[in-house]
Amino acid sequence: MEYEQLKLDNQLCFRLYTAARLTMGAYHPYLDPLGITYPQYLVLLVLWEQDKQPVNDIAHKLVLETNTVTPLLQRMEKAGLVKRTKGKEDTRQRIVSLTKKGIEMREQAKHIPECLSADIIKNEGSVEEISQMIPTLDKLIEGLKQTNN
Amino acid sequence: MEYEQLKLDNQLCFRLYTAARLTMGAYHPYLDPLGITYPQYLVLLVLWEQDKQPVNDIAHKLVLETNTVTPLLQRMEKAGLVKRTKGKEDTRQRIVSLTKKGIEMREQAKHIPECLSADIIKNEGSVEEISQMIPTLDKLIEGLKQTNN
DNA sequence: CAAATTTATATCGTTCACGATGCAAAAGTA
DNA sequence: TACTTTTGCATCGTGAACGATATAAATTTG
Repeated sequence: MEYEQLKLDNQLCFRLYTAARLTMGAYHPYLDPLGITYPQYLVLLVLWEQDKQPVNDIAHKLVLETNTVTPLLQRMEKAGLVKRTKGKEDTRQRIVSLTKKGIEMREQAKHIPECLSADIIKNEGSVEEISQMIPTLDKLIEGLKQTNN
Repeated sequence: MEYEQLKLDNQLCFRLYTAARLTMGAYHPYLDPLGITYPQYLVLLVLWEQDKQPVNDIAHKLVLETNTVTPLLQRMEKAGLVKRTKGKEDTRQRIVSLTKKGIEMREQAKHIPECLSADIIKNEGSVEEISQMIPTLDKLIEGLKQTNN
């Protein structure tokens, strides 16, 4: 079969792409009540670990371009979740910090990871098997960071 | 640590999301010369397997909503890759078929899967390890299809 | 120190992704 | 057959992603 490789079933990327979209979809029931999207949730995760970071650091941790993160942060500022202030030493930088609302949302989001785990277990079964993918995904991601340069 | 679970490193979804984006990025060098995007490439994969399918079938195979696929197909029609004709038995349907250009692109795309494998091997190492994720991803995807209903 | 380069962020245009809604055709029902 | 419901697709609005480009500040270089 000359075109065997072009069959959809043989495509790893298609599976990653689909799994990522569906997983994001599984966050919807928990993020909608908070009024945030999944990428916004990721930004909050970063800021909850360490508040007051420049745009670049956030983008780097999320493996996103700043031209994706900037509008994301602007929407989050509009929603009252973060503040963006000019950097003191380097005035080119925009330091992103959590507002009271952003800080308080951490408490409301506390149980989201376990809720998601429960949802996945319910319909899929094995958390162990899924967890085994993590080191492989990390290697793949590190390799692809090189490829995409 | 009360908020341990909220650390980014513990998030499976973030890895899927990042791996999917970076893998799509790895297709760029091969899809750009053909003038198509990754989702458009997926549509072509589906049509190369079987030509002349209604919008619904394509959307279902790609696990996408029709309101994502319809504009995608409209752009592909504009680019001269597919034709969209009214269904004969069911006139609500739009049957999507490949144009000459769409058919011929299969030949040009023939080596993309092996090129991508090569790229991944180069910077990551083990195709075996990555291939092992496939059955797990399939189970995850099937489970999430249930969850997201 | 002045000029060239790099860096941090922002803006713009295009393409997804998807919830909500609309609409006409088909199918089911009274 | 008339009415209701379902189905297949399209449209609209919003929020990502990201390449290309812009701009100002910092850094490097001559």
